[in-house]
Amino acid sequence: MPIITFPDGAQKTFDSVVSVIEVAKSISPSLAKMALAAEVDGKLVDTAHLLDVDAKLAIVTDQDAAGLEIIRHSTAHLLAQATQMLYPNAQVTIGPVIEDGFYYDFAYKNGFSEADLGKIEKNMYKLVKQNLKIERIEMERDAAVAFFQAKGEHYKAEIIASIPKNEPLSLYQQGDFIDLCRGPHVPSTRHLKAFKLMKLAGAYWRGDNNNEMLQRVYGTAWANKDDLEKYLHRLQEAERRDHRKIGKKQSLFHLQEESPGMVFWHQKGWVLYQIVKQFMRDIFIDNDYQEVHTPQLIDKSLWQKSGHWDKFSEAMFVTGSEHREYAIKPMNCPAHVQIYNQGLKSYRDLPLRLAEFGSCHRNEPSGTLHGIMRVRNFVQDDGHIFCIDTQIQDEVAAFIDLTFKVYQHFGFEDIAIKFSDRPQKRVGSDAVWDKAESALKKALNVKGISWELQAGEGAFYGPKIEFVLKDCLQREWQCGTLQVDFSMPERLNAHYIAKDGSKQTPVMLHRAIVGSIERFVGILIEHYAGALPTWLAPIQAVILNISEKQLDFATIIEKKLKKQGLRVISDLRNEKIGFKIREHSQQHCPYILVVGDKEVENRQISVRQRGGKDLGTMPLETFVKLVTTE
RNA sequence: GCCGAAGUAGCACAGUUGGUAGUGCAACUGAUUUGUAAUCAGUAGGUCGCCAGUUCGAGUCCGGCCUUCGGCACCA
Repeated sequence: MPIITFPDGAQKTFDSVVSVIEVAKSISPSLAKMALAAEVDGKLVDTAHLLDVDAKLAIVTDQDAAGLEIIRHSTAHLLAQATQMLYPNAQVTIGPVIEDGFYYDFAYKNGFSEADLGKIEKNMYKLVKQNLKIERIEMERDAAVAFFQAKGEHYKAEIIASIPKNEPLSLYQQGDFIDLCRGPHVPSTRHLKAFKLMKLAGAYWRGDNNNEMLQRVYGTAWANKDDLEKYLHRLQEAERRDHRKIGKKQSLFHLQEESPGMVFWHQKGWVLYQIVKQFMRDIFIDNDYQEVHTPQLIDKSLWQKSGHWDKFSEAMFVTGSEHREYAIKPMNCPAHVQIYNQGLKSYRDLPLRLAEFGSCHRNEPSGTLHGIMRVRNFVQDDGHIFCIDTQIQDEVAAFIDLTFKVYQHFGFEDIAIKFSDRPQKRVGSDAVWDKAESALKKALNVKGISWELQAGEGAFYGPKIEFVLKDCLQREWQCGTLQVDFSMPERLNAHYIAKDGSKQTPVMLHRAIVGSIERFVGILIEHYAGALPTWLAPIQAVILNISEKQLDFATIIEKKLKKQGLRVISDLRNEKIGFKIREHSQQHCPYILVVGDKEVENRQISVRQRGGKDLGTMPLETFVKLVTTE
């Protein structure tokens, strides 16, 4: 006699064992029709699940987040079924739900092509029309292994074999297709109404690049066609913001074959770059950093001492001269230790903060390059703080505050913090790592900041805190970083004389706020879709004349505004005013200044703000004030 | 690096079964002297990513390489 309690507190008593779908029917036929699954005492189950004891029950429909997830998961199964019907030699592996959709990895020797995606998708919709029942089957582990082995599904068998023996296993069947799955799934294929296969990619079996490569099919799935359309539209919006497109359109930079992963900055892009750099330079000055500059080419032996050669020699560009081997620096820290080491330091000198906009080269694998976001040559707002271990917490706290301040200034609010602890490939003793990790965690906890743990993701010399921004494509970009390093100062013989006269090794904090300026500029471009705020805009205002008669006046105000420090150009071409306004609007110029006969007569300018807002005519001084106080 | 796709004029793209490469915008020249998102006309512009090959003939077909794009792995 199970008593079922619903989310609103209402209760219903049933005479005997009852299934979820029967409970739903007892409430209303339409609810039964919509039911995808149910949450029973906090656990998700199928609609066929039987209830034999008292339980709290909530029917899950496509209106719930859990419902959407089930739809995506079931769509992944549908993809696998449709694929195996067309390509019986393709073996199934895994098909999880991801943000906005799902994927399924197949082991398929012949490989798929984009054309296959269309065929598979068609077949999926065909199976939806057949409204196949999706049923759960329970099986013992060893029986399941044998079952999949017999079907020639070796990957699946391997997955199941790695599951503990006593755990009950569930399989799901729809038509002839059977897959291992925890579930739950939608009751039948008719519930899968809006999906699209998006792209084809390679992916390593079990995420390990020593394993063979599988064929991954990505798809998106939604509760209805409307949501699917909205999602596709969102993707288009993201594409519109692509920094590579905007960079070309606004002539900010370009890349070319002869320098893969290295940026050719055009005048306008370089202005933006320099604004970011100068802003960070001022931040250094205001926060007691000393800006220094160190060589780009440093003898291999130093990289051997620092430990970089062992770990990253393959990713370093090297060059030789007179029988000596040099590496182009991939980072600035060993060089900063060399500056620190000039002259004996006292505890009174600490913390000593060194900063550098040093040009670094890393030979990143070709497949990783991505516009100006992931490059082989970049400059960071790089800094190293040499301090005593008792000073770590204060330094970390001050850095966190500073970082948030900087991000806010650039217009970023959505920031996540991640904490990465010791990786497998590392230098330094466990005792030293214990010390470093706890110092970082303590600083975070004292500030009351929540963070996500990334186990084993630390740098080889120390644990790190990462500051992660989300861009318009919902991709995460790690910008800021702070790393505690007890190892490198020791390896490179850095010392200070302590209060008691003893010789000690300082701790080194590696830190950056915007990180790679190249990447940060890319993020800014996408964040603002090319319409940069006035303080960042390479061109802040453009002067347009109506006709030749105002040439002289236009030239005079251009000079005057430039003298006031504004970044101004004039467009005096013999074109209609509408045409010129259109062009500069498309370039997202913050202000368009129009001068015609009236303006010449009054010695004023007519100001049009980005977005088409007419601010009327005003004297130059008023405009300068407007822009500088914006 | 691995899997898949792509590379044609400054940019965005078309190019059929292999038969001497096109369109739009931009550029240039001329006319027009214009009042808030496209004035008109004309001209010029290409070793079809690179290298080899098949063919009487290759943008198109085969092979290799480079770069880019989407992922995977990587990211000091």
